[in-house]
Amino acid sequence: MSSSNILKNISVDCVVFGYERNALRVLLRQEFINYRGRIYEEWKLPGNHVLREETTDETAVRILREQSGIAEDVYLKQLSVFSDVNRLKLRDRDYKWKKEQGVGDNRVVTVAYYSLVNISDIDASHLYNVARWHKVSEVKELIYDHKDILDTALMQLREDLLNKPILFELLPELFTLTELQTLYEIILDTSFDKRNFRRKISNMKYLIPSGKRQENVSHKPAMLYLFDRKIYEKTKQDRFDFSV
Amino acid sequence: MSSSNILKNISVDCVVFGYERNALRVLLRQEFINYRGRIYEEWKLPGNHVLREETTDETAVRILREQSGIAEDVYLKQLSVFSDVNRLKLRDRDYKWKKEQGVGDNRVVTVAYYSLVNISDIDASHLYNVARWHKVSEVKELIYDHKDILDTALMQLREDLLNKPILFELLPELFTLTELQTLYEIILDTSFDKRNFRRKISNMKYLIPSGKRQENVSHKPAMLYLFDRKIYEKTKQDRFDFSV
DNA sequence: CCAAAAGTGTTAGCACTACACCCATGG
DNA sequence: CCATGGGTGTAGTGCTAACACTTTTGG
Repeated sequence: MSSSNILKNISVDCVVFGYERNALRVLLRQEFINYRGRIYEEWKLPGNHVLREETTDETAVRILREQSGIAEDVYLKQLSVFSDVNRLKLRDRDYKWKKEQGVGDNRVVTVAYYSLVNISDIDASHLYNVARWHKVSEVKELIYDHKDILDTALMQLREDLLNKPILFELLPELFTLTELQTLYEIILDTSFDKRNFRRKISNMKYLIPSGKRQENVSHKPAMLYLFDRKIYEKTKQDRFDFSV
Repeated sequence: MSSSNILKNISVDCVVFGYERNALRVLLRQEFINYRGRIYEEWKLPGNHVLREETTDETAVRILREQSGIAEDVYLKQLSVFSDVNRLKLRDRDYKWKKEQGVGDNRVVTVAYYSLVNISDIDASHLYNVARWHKVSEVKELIYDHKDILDTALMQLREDLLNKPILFELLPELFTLTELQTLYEIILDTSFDKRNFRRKISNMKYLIPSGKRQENVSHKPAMLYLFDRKIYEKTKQDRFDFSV
C-alpha cells in the first residue's frame, strides 16, 4: 500500500454484529504482538485507513469485503468519530505495534461503523487472517480503544432496534416469531410476553407469513415469516411523539 | 497557524442553531471570494481544521469560542462525517478559494456537529468576522457541501427533539409554555392542540413553574417555567417501545 | 403418550385526540 | 370595555400489560 495513497490520520473501524446459537456476536480479528520478548494475542475490530480517493462509507464497505468476505449488501451505519489524542497509546504494546505497521503517523482519528449481517450468509473460508465471531457479552479487552467502540455500537444498536426494523438483518430470510422475539430479548436483555409481542408484530404490515413452516422439529412446526422491505418503505411514517 | 500543528485532512464544521423572533436560525459566516475578476459573497458554517493535540469535540468547542463568542457550556452533539471526495470541489470558485487558504491539501474529511444556543446569551460584539443569524428556512446556498450539512443537522434536530428535552437550550432560562409550544411547532412545521400540549408537559416532572410571571404584557401574564436538568437526569428512563 | 414449542383472547388501565369557554391584564 | 393571549376538563378511542390453556409434531 503506497503511503501517498492513504490518509494517514483517518481510519475506519467496523463493528460487525451477527447472531448465532442464541447469542449476539461480533467479528474480531486476531493479531500477535511481540512486546518485550513476549507474544501477546490481541483482538481488534476490522479496520483500515481511508484511501485518498474514497469516502469513509466506501472504506467501510472495502473493509467488510477484504477482511470479512462479506460481499453482498449489508446493513451499515456510521456510528461516531473516535478522536481521543491518545487512543492508540492506551497500552504501550499496542502503540509500539502500531508504529511497526509503518503507516507513519501516530495521530489517527477513526470513523466507526456498525454492521448487521446474517452469519450463515457468510462463507467462513473467506475470513481474512484469523477472524472469529465472539459473544459480545464475553468480550473483555480489545486493542486500542476498540472496546469503547464496541460498547458504543451496542448502545446504538439497542436504541436503533426500538425505532427501526433492523433486527431482520441478523436473521436468515425466513425466521419464526419466536426466533425474532428471542433476538430482541437477548439484545435488550429483557423478556416480553409472547402474546403481546405477537400482537405488536401483527401490526407490522411488512412482516409477512411466508406460508412455509419449520421442518423436522419435534414439536408443532412454526410458521416462517419474512421481512418485506418494500412494504416497510411504503408504510413507514415519522413518529410525532415527544415523550421524554 | 503552523501547518505541522494541524491535521490537514480533517476539519470540524458546526451548525449552530438559535431561536429568535419566531424563527429557527443558524449562525453563518461571510466570506468574499475573488473569482475570475468578480467578488462573490459566500456564506459558510463556522469550521476549522483539527489540531494535532485536540479531539474533534475540543475542535468544535474552540470553533464556537473563536468564531461565535460562545464561551459558556452549550449543547453540542456530533452529527456525522462528511467525506465525499469532491466535497470541496462542487463549485470551482469554492475550490480555488480553499487552495488559497494554504492549508495544503484538497482532501478534507469533516466532522459535523450541531449546537443549540440561546441567542440572547451571546454577546453579538464577539462575533468573529462577519457572522450573522440566518433564518434556516431562507438559507438557499452555502459554500462547499455546507447546505447538505445544514439539512442533515435539521433532520437530526427534528428527530432528537422528539426523544430528548433539548429545546430548552434554545430558550432563555425562564420561558412560557406558549413559547415552548411555538418553538416545537416551528421546528417540526406542525401545530399542536394547546390543552393536549400542556397535559403532556405536565407529565414532565423536570419542567417546573418558577412562580414568576410575565410582566408588562397587555394580557393575562403567563407563568414562567424552567427546565431542571437534575430532575431530568434522575427521572429519565429508557423507552422500551419498538414501534416502527 | 410424552416432551416441546406453537399459537391464541380478554380485561383493565393509561395515553392520545378532539373540542370551547372563561380569566386576567394593559391600554 | 375591549383586545390579547392565558389557562382549563371531558368523553371516546386505541395501545399496553397481565394473564393460562390447547394444539401439533417427533420420538
